[in-house]
Amino acid sequence: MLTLQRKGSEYHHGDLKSAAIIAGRNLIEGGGLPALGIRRVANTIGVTAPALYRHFASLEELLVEITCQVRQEIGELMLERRRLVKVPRDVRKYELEKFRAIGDAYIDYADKHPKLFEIAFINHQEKSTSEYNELAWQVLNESIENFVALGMIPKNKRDSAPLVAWSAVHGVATLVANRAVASAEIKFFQTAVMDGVQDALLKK
Amino acid sequence: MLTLQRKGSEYHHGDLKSAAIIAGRNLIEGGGLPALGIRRVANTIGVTAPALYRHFASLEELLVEITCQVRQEIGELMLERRRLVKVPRDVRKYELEKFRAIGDAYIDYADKHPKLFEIAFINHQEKSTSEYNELAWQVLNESIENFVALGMIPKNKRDSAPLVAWSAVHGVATLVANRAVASAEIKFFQTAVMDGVQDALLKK
DNA sequence: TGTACATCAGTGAACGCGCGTTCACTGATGTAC
DNA sequence: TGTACATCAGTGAACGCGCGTTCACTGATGTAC
Repeated sequence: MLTLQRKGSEYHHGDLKSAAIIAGRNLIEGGGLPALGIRRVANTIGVTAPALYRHFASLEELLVEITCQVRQEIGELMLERRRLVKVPRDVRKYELEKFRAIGDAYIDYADKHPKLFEIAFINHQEKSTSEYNELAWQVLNESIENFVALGMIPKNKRDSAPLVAWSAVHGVATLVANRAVASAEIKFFQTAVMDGVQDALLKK
Repeated sequence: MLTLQRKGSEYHHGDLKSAAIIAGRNLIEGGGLPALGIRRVANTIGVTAPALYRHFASLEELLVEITCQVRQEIGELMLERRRLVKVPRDVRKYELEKFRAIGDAYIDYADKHPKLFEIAFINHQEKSTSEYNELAWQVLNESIENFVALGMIPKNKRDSAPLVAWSAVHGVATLVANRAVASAEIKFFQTAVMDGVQDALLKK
């Protein structure tokens, strides 16, 4: 997890910025966006509120920094899980397993950090579509491209494939994050949807 | 749309409760959940804040009333669209078209009322899974049951079918509501995902 | 039909609170000589 | 190595604000006789 280095000093904190981001994340994990606040973060760290303005221009800026971090983490978790997939003989099977691994990672993140996952997807008046989820979106597209290269996806589905996969997995993830699915059912749900995505995209 | 009847009186409003709910909805549509507030609602209607406490025990109660309304509306829009489907000769085709109609309705609602759609799915410490979206969930399940009755869904997919369909459609809807999809692309996106759901569920 | 009165649905003032942000300040740090 | 001083990163008090909610009240409504 994230750590921060404190210097010995009593007066100077040493790494207030990192500490603030961590505290902010914790507040959000506990009570969602409304729980995030300059004063609350300051109290949590044990520092006065104005001190934070040495490191962030505004509350908004702190929020943006946190959401960027979260988006990055989601992408990185996907990469990590994909790396863990053992290489089987069959190239197609390998590709399939990597695909499932990244989908599962996305959903797992939503399950473990529901509130952070939620705030990662509220728009901050820039960006549209895909780029806004940069890394995760990119990783997904790699998978799709590999399927195409291996001739596993019919031509007429090339364009829609990433959207279909993304929305199905994103759908599960948000439902899981909202706790709309009982935790006992998550695994079954997840498997069912990933199976469904496979059925929808791939040639039989 | 929703209307309210005012009585002639200056002092007594006549239908404050309905007016408050409408005003609350508008505030949310404009600025999301944070824009909802007792004082704001009161100002919008042209009434003092305490007046609202004759009709709602708290802000929370007003919110709950709004979210219930929204969930109901989503379900009703689905029913309405399903009713509009013309009856073709082929029973299976009919069933398919009704299925697409209800999915499209769900997504359309999210597109037209993104903020209301969002707040409909935050949990108010009760309910789990399906029942919490009662009507919409029920309508979806009718479709699936009909597919099963017509032998269009393979046995091994019976249990997972509603979850798969729901999460895919819900995924599109949230992405659309978050404006993560450019409005020009929505139609294509929507069609692609509905095609995907069909591929995933139905026997070829 | 007219009056007395209970009930209902508002008002206006006030409560305490926590918020984001600003300001002039001060203590600590580190660099130049 | 020791001192002078600029720079940096905090403090503490204060700002104005809008919030949800309470309270004692008052104006309007409608019912009983």
